[in-house]
Amino acid sequence: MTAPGIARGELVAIAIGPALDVGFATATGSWAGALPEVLTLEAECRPRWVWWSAATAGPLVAAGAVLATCWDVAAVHRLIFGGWHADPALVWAALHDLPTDTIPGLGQLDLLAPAGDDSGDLDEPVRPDGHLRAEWTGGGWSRDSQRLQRWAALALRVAGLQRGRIATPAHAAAVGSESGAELLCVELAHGGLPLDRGVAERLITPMIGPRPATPDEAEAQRRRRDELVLQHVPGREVDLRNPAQVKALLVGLGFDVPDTRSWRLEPFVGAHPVIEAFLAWRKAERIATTYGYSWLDENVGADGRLRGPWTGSDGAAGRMTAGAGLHNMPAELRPAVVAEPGQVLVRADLGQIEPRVLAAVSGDAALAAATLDDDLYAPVAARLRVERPVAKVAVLAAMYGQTSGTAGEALKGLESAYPTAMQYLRAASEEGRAGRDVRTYGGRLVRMWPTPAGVDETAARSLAAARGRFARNAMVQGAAAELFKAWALTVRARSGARIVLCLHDELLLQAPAGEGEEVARALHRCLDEAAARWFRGSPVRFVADVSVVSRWSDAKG
DNA sequence: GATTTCACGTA
DNA sequence: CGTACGTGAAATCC
Repeated sequence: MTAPGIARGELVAIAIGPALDVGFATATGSWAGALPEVLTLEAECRPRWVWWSAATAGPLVAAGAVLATCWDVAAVHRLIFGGWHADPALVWAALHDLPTDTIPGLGQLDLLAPAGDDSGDLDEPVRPDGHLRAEWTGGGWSRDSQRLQRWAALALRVAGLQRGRIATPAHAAAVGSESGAELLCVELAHGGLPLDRGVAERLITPMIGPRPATPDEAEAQRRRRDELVLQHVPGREVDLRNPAQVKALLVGLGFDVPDTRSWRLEPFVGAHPVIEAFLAWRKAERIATTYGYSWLDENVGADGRLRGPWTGSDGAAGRMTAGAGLHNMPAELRPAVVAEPGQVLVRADLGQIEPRVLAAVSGDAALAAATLDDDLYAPVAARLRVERPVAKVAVLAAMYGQTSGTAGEALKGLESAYPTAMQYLRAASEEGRAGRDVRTYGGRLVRMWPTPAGVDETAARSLAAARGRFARNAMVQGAAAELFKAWALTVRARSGARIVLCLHDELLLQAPAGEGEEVARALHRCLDEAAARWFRGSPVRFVADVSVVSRWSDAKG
């Protein structure tokens, strides 16, 4: 069978084997093909690609494919059922209401299992007991062309079952964003972030010294850094890398500190010269160990791109995460993120995203009215009759579940001014406290954890409180992540620029130098479009701050 | 050798 | 008694 007439947006499932042979499946049949056929179909028909996980997209992205839309079975599973694990056996079991503890495994662990894989037809992926066969899920799906087609057809069937679990239009939209985010992650991991290695090294050198040529030289540098601190406490043998020893030293000097965290030591700067020297040492040590020459060597390619692994949704509220320091690079190193020759960087971040999202998902008309202002906290402060900083702290405290601190009076003001939003937060918190799972606006199930049996009442109370804060925060942070993904994917679809970094509420794109301003305008348009699709008819206004620069650090924010 | 603790960077 | 993540060094647990 060759490619039949495929409609735009029609579900077409694919599975790709180790030799990059492709099994295709649609509702009407399956066929064997190769990677170029995927590119052709994309160009001619633009189907919605279905796959078990974004790993399938790897070879396609590497081959230069830019695919418009997809249905990522694993991503949709994480959305509907929560948690992080989303391998085919688990996805299948969840959709068929089968117990997960009877999922067959491969190898020794399964020796004791009854009704093993040997029963029935090995070429049939579904076992008599309803589970997927371990021989298939363990890699047997790619054994030959027939199986690839079968595996693709199974993914298509699973996508259909998942579709049946979609409860609202918002959930349906999230299915698209979550799937697309996984594809974007593959592209981000492949493309990398432009980073000027020379600039990075020139930033690092003054902090930790020149690149050591030998291990001995590295050791000598370490000792020199240590000596800058130890000279203030002559005669003391202290391993600065051992917090317990540092604490003992400080206690011996009369500083009664419970731990050696920087923010705890900061008040004592000036009381003893060793404090300031140690804090400076900590900063340098962080650069040396985590963001030093070895970090550059291991993560920056010969093409000057910093590459790390990306995940489309973390285990909690569903934000995107990245490794290799992409999400926690110290601000001091940001000047090294530079547009390549003939290109510019376009940076955009969502302004006050969490309170705006709260206004939308809670349906609080008064808070929604406040979002019409560029600065949401200004009308909130006016309404509460407090200074702006007080209003801001109060709103953040309400969203994060803070109970200590000085936000008390203003919090009461929020209760009467924005009762619907506050009730939404309280309801989430109560669900969490009770140990009940919560579901975000986009339909992500956020699982709670039980209080272990046998803990005393104090511990149980603090666990419940922690769950309450977690649930309350997840409802806001999770919905914000959903809007952010919708925005990023709209930008990906509408703008010619390439996304090089996603940072929770911030997008960084690289575009040809002459197109920067057009991309900047597109970012604003895409936000309106994404927000309208994310929450149809919501009166809430979202705003983005956009700048066209050549280095990341030149953008304000 | 794997897991936990401490610490700190980002949002 | 704000949340989440990733990372690395040392301590701790097998």
